[in-house]
Amino acid sequence: MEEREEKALSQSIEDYLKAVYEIETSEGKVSTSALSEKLGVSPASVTNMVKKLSERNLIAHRRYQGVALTTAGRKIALEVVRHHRLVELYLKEALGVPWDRVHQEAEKWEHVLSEDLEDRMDEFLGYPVADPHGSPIPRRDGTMPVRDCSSLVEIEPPVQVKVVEVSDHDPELLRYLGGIGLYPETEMTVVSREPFKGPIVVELTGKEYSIGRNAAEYIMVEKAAG
Amino acid sequence: MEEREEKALSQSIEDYLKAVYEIETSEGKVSTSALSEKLGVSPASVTNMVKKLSERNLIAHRRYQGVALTTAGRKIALEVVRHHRLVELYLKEALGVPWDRVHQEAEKWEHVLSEDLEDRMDEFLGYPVADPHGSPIPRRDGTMPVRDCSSLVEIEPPVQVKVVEVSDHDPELLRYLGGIGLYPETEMTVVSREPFKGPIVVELTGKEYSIGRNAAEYIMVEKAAG
DNA sequence: AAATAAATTTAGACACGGCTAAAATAATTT
DNA sequence: AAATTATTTTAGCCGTGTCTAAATTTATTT
Repeated sequence: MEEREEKALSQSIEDYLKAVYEIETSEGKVSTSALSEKLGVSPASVTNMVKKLSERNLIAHRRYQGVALTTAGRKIALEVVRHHRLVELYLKEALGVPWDRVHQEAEKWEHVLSEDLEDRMDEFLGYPVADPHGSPIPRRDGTMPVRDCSSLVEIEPPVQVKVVEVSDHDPELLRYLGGIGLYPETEMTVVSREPFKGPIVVELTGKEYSIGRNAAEYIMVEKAAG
Repeated sequence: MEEREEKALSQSIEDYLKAVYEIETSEGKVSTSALSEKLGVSPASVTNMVKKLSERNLIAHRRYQGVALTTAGRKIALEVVRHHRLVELYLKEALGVPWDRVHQEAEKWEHVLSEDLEDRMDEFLGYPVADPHGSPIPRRDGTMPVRDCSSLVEIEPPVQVKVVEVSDHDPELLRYLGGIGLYPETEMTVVSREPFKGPIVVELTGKEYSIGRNAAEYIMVEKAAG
């Protein structure tokens, strides 16, 4: 008598679960205020929704402590993230949308993508493993490709590196990086790291560029030919 | 001091306006019950929403009489229809979705398509004038291509005709017609129309097929080479 | 350790878009 | 013309997801 109906989750719920997943990934702990910030709603609204999600066993909540995905919640979050990242890549590859705009569009598309279309896009794209910013695309089975990379700010120059991922949170940054030809898979040399929180100097396509620490935080690289 | 903000309309509102447009087109008059039927909500809910839409000047409403789009409402309805039909064709052409399934997917996509992506799809498709079922795609300026066609049931055999449009309301019918190779643009001969509301017999690709009056109602044709 | 500040939760309200049951109006029979 | 039936509207309710203001808990100063 197992009831395994496909629950149709609201867009809001999907957004919350994705946000929890993303904060969990980048910060470890997921506070009410972090969610409030990320989702652009008041802290009180977050508490409210958190209560509902935790009644549905999608997240675990300890009062005043914070929140964590359950197995069921993580599964859904990863599906949404998969949709998001597949759509981002699809928009770029199939429709030529510039990489600083795909995120915004995908925020809407991720909620209306059927499994059938997900599969068609996946096939069209040749079963990709990363989106246009280099973020890994969760697999259909809910697993994540594992990678070994570190932030550009942690790199000891001089050394040759390959760009793995660039945060998509700031379109302005993406336009700048695109302008100098810095994308995932780009190889470059880390020339120096200026003292007193100065910029990181990198060399690519024969030119040198200074990248501020802020920006460098958001650029993940791995040792080249490693 | 003209305020021309892009109002973000809810999905519900878009659905109502589209439904009014479609019923207006096919029936002329738009009753509460027709909307209720088409949208799958109770008549009371329709009345409720109608009040809101008419306060917003998107439709005109005369109590107990019915509803009609205003100019502003028609503009929005046509934008939604344009999105819907462009998406239908895009899904078929770019992702190979069979024509009996594009409608269902487009119902969701139509609400999340940005103007930028609309333009990109339009370009990809070569500025098409009709969707996979032959329904005309409204132009960007809100005008509709005009056509001259009639229902298959009204045709006096024998005569050579070209299929213009097939109603997308029943996936089952679409699968059947696809199975016998009957699509928009297909040319065929209307062989006979059997008496006593009997079927219409047509000939295409060398074979004869009997098409019931019901189904034939939903097939629009024009005289071949006309 | 007490006082202050910051984060979180509770309480109560609201807009949206749906519902049912009952009342009002229009259309159709008899 | 009166009675019946069908359609539409009103009235009142509910769930979702948001908000603000006030209360509570935790963290940080002094």
